Amino acid sequence: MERYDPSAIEPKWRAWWEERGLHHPDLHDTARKCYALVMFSYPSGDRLHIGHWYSYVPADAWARMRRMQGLNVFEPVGFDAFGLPAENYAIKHNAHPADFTERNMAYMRTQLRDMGAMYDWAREVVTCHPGYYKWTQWLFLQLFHAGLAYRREAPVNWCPRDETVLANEQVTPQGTCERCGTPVTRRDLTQWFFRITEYADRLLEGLDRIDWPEKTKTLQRNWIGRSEGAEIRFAVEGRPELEIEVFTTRADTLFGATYLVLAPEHPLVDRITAPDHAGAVEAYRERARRMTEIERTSTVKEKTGEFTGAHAVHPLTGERLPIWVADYVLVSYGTGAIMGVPAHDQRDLDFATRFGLRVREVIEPAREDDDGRAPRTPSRSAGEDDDRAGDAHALVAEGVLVNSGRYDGMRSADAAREITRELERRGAGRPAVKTKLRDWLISRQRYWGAPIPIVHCPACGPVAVPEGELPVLLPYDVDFSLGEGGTSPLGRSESFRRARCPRCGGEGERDLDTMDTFVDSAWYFLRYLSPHDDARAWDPALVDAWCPVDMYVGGIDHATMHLLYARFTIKALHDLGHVGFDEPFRSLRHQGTITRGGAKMSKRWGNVVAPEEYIPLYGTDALRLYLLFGFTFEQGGDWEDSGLHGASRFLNRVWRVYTRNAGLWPGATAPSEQRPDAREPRAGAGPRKPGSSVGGRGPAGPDGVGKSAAERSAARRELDRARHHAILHATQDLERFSFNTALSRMMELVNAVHRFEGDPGDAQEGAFAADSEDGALLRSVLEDLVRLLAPVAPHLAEELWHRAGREESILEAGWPEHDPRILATDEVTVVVQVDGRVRDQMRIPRDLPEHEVRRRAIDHGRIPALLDGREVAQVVVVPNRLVNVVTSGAREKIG
RNA sequence: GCCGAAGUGGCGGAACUGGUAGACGCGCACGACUCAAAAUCGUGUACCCGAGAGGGUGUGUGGGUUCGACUCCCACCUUCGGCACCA
Repeated sequence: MERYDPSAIEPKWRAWWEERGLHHPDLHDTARKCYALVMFSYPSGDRLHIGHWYSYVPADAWARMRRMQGLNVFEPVGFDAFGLPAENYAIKHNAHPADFTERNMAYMRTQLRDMGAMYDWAREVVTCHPGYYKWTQWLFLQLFHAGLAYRREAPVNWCPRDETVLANEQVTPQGTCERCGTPVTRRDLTQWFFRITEYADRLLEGLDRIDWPEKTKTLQRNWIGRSEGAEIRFAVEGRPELEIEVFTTRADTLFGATYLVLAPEHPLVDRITAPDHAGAVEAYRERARRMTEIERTSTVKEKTGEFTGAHAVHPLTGERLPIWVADYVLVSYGTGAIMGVPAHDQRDLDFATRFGLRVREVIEPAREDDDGRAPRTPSRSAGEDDDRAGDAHALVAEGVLVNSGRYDGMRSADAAREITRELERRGAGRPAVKTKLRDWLISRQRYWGAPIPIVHCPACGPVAVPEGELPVLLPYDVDFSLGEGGTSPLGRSESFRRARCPRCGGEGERDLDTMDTFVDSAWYFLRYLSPHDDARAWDPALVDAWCPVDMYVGGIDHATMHLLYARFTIKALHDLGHVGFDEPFRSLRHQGTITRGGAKMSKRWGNVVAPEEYIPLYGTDALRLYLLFGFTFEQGGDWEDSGLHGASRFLNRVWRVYTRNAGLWPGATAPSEQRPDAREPRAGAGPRKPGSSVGGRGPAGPDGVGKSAAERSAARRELDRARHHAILHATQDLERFSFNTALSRMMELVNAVHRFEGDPGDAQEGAFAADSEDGALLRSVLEDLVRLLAPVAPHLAEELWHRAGREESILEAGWPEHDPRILATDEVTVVVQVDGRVRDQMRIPRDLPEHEVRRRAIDHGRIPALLDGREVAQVVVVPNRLVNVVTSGAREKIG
């Protein structure tokens, strides 16, 4: 029998698909559109390994099933080609990032083609090509004109020796420069931001409307970090013109505030600090300024700070509260100032303990016994907690107020509301909402990115480059190496730097930074639909017809970056009238990680699984099958060569069952013989005559292998049932990305076919005549099987489909449908238990009335004997599944 | 520290809204074919007792709810991931 040889089959069908243009959907046919997207690759130097396949193959399998279900599937591909790794590589190897990137993409394209996915290569997008980044710049300008892009000072990591900006990745965990070991400092540069914070509430709200993993939504919610609370204003003693505004989520603890803290960068620090404290405070601020983010957060344990010498006035009690400066308060969150409530905040307690500040308890734990009404008197005895070892703990939980004047006895939530209301009446506070989310800093002091299309004019300020002058081309010939002073490599190109102001025509300077690559990837899925359009960023009609993306597949590592930025970008574009939808990705799925030897694959560990090593041995289809069957999609797992073996073995089984039954398709010839350009057929693959068996060994009688007519008929019923069972479950499972169980259903079907064929000695070489009842059934079951398998092993499926005499691609063959009538068998097996123990099974008509099931169960088999005269206390009936007879003695027995 | 996910045979992993735990596959054992091996096909395979029929125990640990719990509730242990002074 002809051997299964993937290396002969797979390239042939890929070429055929390409030739027939099967993977280029008509984008104007939008009635049954399906946009299947994967996170595009990053050509940074690492070739695609099996980890990439693990994301792309399942996505493609899903898309293929959708296609066969009759949807018009668009499955594009492209490259996220700008970015730091390419630039670093180029610096290290004295190459150019553009050349390096092109080389990598060329290699990765062949890798991606080997995968046999339905990629529409005609619509490839590459973010580093001027035809693309022109429109990234256009996008920037839309946000700029709408006031959603703005400039302000922000710190960067600065290496004083190399005189250059460092990305976070270039700073070691010790806070030194990765290249020269010099301690990194912070430096403030004026940089561009996108106002993502303005969309915080809408980004939260939108999560409720999309089919994303809960885990991912939670990550985004936490990242946005919305808190409701109050802003409270404190007067500064002796300085009626000054006020310090703090943010708190616990206005109920206001009476417990014993001091205030300003962040070192807070603008009021200079103005309130008493002259005799100015030196110390300034020194403290200087120290904080020099510290990198990493240092500042690595000293988590010990709190530091400095007293300003000034005092604030408590808005309700009029008490004097000392004002401190400390770096445990962040300028970037809230108002950059807090009220210190040591009794009810652990950080404040640590700080107060360190500096000997007062601690005042104002919250008692609520008691359970009174329903809604708080206890009148505090009940905790003094000194109860005095002997606690180690660090003191603050009572952070909500409770009931004490030591809070007329708010005593009130519950936290009510008190917070009442106190805020009172402050508002006095003009000293108001309810407020804060988020952890910061505006999106998009300036990069890097070469390999899209230039920011702005000219800085001494007279007019930052001015947009007119749309007609886009793209602002990234100059090729630039010294982008580190060092040599200055901030951005583009500043070293005189011709790039100099520009006329678009507004006044005067001498200006281009913005020398490039954009964060997340800007490139925030909109690429819009460009896929019209990648060659020079006149506009995208075709609004196409985009509105095809978006949002129906299924997006990629790693969860982008949960709070790419996935958030893309959502923001689309919402902004929606508000500006550029797109008609405001969520980019309707459904989202994350693949797990494939490890090897328990470790994440990386070049450094030398444990990368390279697909091209395995394809010559097992074929692409086996690799696809293993990835889909060997793991749980969202979990991933450890790579095992033996698993690939097993996958290959299954494909061989399918191959053999088909080829030995080739006689079921009279007149069909192997496709290798239909096509003159195909490879030489292997020995033994000659044309078959109708009804003849290839090996001529088995009997080819109308009723198959030596069984009675009744037995054959029962066997047919069983096979048919197995078929419809497999179709139903495999389809459901593929739809919900449960590829491993979908495949197990297909394997069960192959097993059922084997059983149907009977004694392998006889069935070996096609025992069924094409015109027999058995043969007809087997033929149609095998055709359904190969269609189910098509998303997983597309090459093999295509080959077998054509061997069955089909001219069209299996993609056009339609998806098999199950017949519910065949699955709804007239009888069901019901488990019979007595007191929770399985005692018997019985076959009964489906959907028998409950009282009848009950009666039969009690009378059934050994059950009467087991009851042994005991009274039946209860009978539980689970329709079509189980009956449990509970006797009156059961409870006592257990007790 | 906070948030999230997960602990099931020798292994990868199944089990829909509580209803025969271990589907499907890998591995292993035995058998068939073979001079032999590979490949292929068949049978078995959670653990313990038993020749067998059968019985008992089992989904990280300890409790609970239920006729019935991998599934729900409480407490704890372990692993992985995210955030990390966010007031």
